[in-house]
Amino acid sequence: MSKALNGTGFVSEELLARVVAAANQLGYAPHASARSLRSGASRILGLLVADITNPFFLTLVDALEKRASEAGYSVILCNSAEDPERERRNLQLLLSQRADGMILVPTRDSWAGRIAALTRLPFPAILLDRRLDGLDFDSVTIDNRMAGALAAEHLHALGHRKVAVIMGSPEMAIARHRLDGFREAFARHGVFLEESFVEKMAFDEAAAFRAAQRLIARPDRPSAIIATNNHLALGMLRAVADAGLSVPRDLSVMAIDDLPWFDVIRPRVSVVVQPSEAMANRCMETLLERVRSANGRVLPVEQIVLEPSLLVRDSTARPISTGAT
Amino acid sequence: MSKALNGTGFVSEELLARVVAAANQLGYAPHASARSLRSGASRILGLLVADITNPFFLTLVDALEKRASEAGYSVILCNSAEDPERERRNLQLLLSQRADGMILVPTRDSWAGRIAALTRLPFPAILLDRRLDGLDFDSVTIDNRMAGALAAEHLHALGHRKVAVIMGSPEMAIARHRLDGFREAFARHGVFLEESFVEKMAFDEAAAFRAAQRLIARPDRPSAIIATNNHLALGMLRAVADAGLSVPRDLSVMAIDDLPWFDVIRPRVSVVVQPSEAMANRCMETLLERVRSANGRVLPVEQIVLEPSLLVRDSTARPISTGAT
DNA sequence: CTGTTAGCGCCTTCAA
DNA sequence: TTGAAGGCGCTAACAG
Repeated sequence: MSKALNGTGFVSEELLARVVAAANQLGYAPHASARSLRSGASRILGLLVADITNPFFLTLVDALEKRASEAGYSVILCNSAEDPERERRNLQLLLSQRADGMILVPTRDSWAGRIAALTRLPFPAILLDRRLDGLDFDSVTIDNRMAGALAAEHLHALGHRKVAVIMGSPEMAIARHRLDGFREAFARHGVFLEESFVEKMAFDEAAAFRAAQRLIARPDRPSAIIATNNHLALGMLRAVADAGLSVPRDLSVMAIDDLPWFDVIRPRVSVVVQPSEAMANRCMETLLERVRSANGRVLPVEQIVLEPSLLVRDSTARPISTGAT
Repeated sequence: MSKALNGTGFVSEELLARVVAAANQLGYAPHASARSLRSGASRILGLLVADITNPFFLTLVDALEKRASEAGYSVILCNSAEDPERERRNLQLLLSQRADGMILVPTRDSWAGRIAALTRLPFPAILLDRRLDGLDFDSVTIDNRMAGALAAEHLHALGHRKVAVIMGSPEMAIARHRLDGFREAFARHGVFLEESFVEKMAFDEAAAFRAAQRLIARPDRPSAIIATNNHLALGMLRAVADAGLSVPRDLSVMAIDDLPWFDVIRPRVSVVVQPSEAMANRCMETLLERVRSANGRVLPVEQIVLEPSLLVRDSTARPISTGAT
């Protein structure tokens, strides 16, 4: 009897005991599908992540899953592996499962009609880490300009004037903002970035590797290189190691995004850290608020922006000769 | 009309077209719960992982999720974070969701009645990576003795005779088997492991760090150290780096389990690799076989054991002086 | 306080 | 070839 198990309605001690005993005896577990069909709520949250093998996203997923289960929701984890087609299918799946809400880290390449499909969602959704143009959803992101600026201020303070950036396409808002912040911070000190030091087409580790090799081989080698995300940092570090350069004596390096092994290797890598735990918490908090007040989107859209921070370790130091400009 | 959408039964062109059009128009998505209630199959697979932040498990999860979605199943990912209580709750969840099958990487500490609960499962389940005593389930594991032996053969061939092992408790089958394999391989060459060189109580990175420090500080320092999993490798590497030792000149190190950054750092770390992709594939294959032939457990139990392999990089070399014994 | 009932959306069966 | 009906397990509403 549902009243007994769910604690709704009034049931005598004795009956309750009998029901519970029988339930245990039979190994009874409530049928979630039937419940969902009847009640209209699935108590399932969708987690649609662009790439779960990215350690940064994994940290988010881990924290998100924890929070969700604490709140009594289960999570269907969908990994798009940066493939738009998989993302589309995964969205369809969550639609079918009648998820109560969704957290979306969108893929970089989008499919036709994505915005349209997202605006018509029958459940609340929130964007995490990456915002989408033309979609005024709740979102939790970091201040990417500030991330760039933090790195720039640190390098400038050390005396670096010839600095290089390894990044993906400036078409991507995140990369662009990080570069802008970096550039602007230097500019505020009267230092202007040499454009040929900005490697803009590093879309993956291999490309970052080649970009770093090019930078290292230049006669006017920069005194510091920054990689704008953890994938690119991997390629950069490999190139630096291959070249036999001594860090930070010959070259300072740093990255945006921390990685668990950045303080295991020597020299330990200086980074700009994203507050992943806080991002996950705020994100889940906000989503659950929407889910619980399921009376449509009466609440105003929230665009939560958190602040990254600088973590100085050993891979950055004063350049040997603070040459011209 | 279900016949039209599902392609069952016979429907005229024209009606079909009308139905499809209407479905698109309305943004119709079949209600998975209703379908599941009616058909008894949820097309959901449970993935109950001991610790998703372990990169090795993450690789498995990634491959499993891919395979499942290719086969038309969605995955509910449950992370136990090595907490037995969370594992118990997650199992309950999958029971409620009426999963069609489950892949289980069990936590190390188990809860009372776990074996009993697992034997009564109403759906097929398969163990991955870790087997459970007293449970004759299908399983996919690696030959852990062989993993130890591969490392031992490599170190012995290089001339190492005084080697140390950093491992968790020998109560855990995996750690014990790896040690056994390691010990036996050396023994076959007439070399017997010094027992005080076997650090057996390293349960986490911090403990491995201290264990490595102890080994390094000994006057009769070993010429090689092996860590039996990736967590422990982290602690070991940190201790070695802190001590300012030059690897592999002063000390050879290696690990069981590869990590994506083991070939980024210098020296690159020699390892024994587990065939994670193959493990995931065989695992999903076997489970789906069971799920599809849902006529109970008529198929014989399969215990699939895959072979690890040796990946020699730069962290192991001949010891400087091949001293006595 | 306790037992009964209707109906959630789907699919299978049967009738037209 | 098409329409109608029943029932999967649950919960909310209502009757005893």
